[in-house]
Amino acid sequence: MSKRSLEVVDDAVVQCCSPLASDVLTEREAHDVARIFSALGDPVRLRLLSMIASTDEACSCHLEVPLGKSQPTVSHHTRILAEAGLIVGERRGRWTWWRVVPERLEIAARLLRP
Amino acid sequence: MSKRSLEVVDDAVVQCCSPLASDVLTEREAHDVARIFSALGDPVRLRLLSMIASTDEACSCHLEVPLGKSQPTVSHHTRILAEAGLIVGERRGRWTWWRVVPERLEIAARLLRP
DNA sequence: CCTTTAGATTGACGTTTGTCGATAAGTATG
DNA sequence: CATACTTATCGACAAACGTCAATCTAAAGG
Repeated sequence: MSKRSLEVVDDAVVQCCSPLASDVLTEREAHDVARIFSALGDPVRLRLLSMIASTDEACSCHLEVPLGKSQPTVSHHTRILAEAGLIVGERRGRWTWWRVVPERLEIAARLLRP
Repeated sequence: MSKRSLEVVDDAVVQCCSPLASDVLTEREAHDVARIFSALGDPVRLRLLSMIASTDEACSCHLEVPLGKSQPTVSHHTRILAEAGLIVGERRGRWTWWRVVPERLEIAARLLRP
C-alpha cells in the first residue's frame, strides 16, 4: 500500500447513495457501502467505535484493557475501521489519537433511513 | 432450528441502542447489533435488500437474474437477511414474497445518527 | 547512543463466509 | 398420482476473517 494505513484509503463514495428503497444499488455502490457496513459488522469493532465516539478522542492505550483483547488485535480493528473511513488516527508524540468521521457514518445512515 | 427459517430468529434487540457516541455498547448490545451490520456488509445482500425495498414486495424468482447469482446463493442471502430480521418472507402459492422490516433498519440507523 | 514505550506488521492457527452443483421439500396443475 | 416448478438444504471448496505471540518501527528521555 502506498498510503499510510492511518489515512482513509477509500475516498470514492463521498456522496453515496440514495436510500435503499429509492433505487437499486449498482454493483459499485453496493461494494463501496458494504465495506462500511462490514467494518461495523463485528462486536469488537462496534464497541471500539462507541468508545472512541464517546470520548471524542481516544488513544489506543485506553482501548486495549476495556476491550479485553490483545494489542495486535486492537490495532487490527482500528486499521479496519480506518480503512473504511470511519475513524482517523493522528500520531502525537508516542500515542495515536483516534476520532470518528461523522460524515462517514452519515453515508451509512442515509442509506437506511429516508 | 425449531422455527422456520423464514421467520425472524432474533427478537432480543427490539429497542436497541442509544447512538454510538452516547454510551459505550455492552458486549451483548454490540453482539446483537453486529449481526444486523454484518448482514448489511455484503454487496450482494445490499443489492438484494435494495431490490426488495424498491418494489415493496419481491419474489425470489425476480432476484436471481438481476443479481447474477445462482438460486442457492440467493436463497442463502435471503436467509441471512431474514435471520438478521431485516426482511421477512411470506409463502403464497409457489412463491415466497419478501419485504423489508423498516423498524429493523431503524435500529441500525439510530445507532449511527443522533 | 541506548533504553523504554506505543503501536504497526508478520506469521500462523482455527473459524467463518460466499459460492455453486446436487438434492430434497413443498406446492400447484394436469 | 405424476409432473413441473419454486425454494430450501446439503456438501464441498477456496477465500476471508479474528485472534494472538513474536517481531519490527518510531518516538522520548536519559
